[in-house]
Amino acid sequence: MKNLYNIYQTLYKEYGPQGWWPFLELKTTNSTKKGASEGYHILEYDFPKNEDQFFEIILGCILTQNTTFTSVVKSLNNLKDVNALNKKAIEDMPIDEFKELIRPSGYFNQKANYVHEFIKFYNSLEGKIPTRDELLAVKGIGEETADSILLYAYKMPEFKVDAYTKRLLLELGVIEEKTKYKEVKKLFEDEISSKIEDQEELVIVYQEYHALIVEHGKRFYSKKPYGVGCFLKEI
DNA sequence: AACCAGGACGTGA
DNA sequence: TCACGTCATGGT
Repeated sequence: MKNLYNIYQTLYKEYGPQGWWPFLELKTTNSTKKGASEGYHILEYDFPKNEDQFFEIILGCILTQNTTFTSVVKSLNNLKDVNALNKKAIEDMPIDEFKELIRPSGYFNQKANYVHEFIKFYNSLEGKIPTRDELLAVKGIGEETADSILLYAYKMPEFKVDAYTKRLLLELGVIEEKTKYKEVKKLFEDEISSKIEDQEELVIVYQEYHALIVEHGKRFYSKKPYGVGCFLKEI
């Protein structure tokens, strides 16, 4: 009860493995999870498998800021339709053209610049894995996006906290309204890392846990009053 | 018609 | 540090 690892196990038992990060039109045999895209890869954790998939995650992380992923999928499809779902094509494309393609996911002026900022930063890394602080220094990458990129694109053990996560913990009485992002993140990381020492397994659990919270959040924490019917409150 | 979505930045206190 | 306005499209 109020044990964050317990909550993970309960959600996992209820919803099963989620197969994040979803890719556009990933044709695996087990991408049957219902959702905005069919690109879930249930129980496959060797993603991203190439640089194009890596950048698809990056684009998703930035475009999904304060937006539904179904809107992001429209933008990604627009890019794919003109063979621009990759770093080089975006670099070579006039930014105004890029803005039009990503218009469906909102804030397209800002986000277009954010994507370019990340690409500049990425090129400067020359293959090195960035630190969280280095990512945070890039314009357009805040705490949640940084953790998203590290967890799903770089497969680093960084727990991602989002609006659903805070609403859930607030409803369960674990945190307060004013609890800061880093404190919430630390609650999860301290609890889970104390039970799982293997780093690769830790990444998998962090990836699944966040995805499970989103799945649960969509059902019980998307409209007020939050938490109606949430079975985690019974535990 | 208001409200929210897998947030982040700039500004002024 | 923090509270608040701004960014924008799309679904319910």
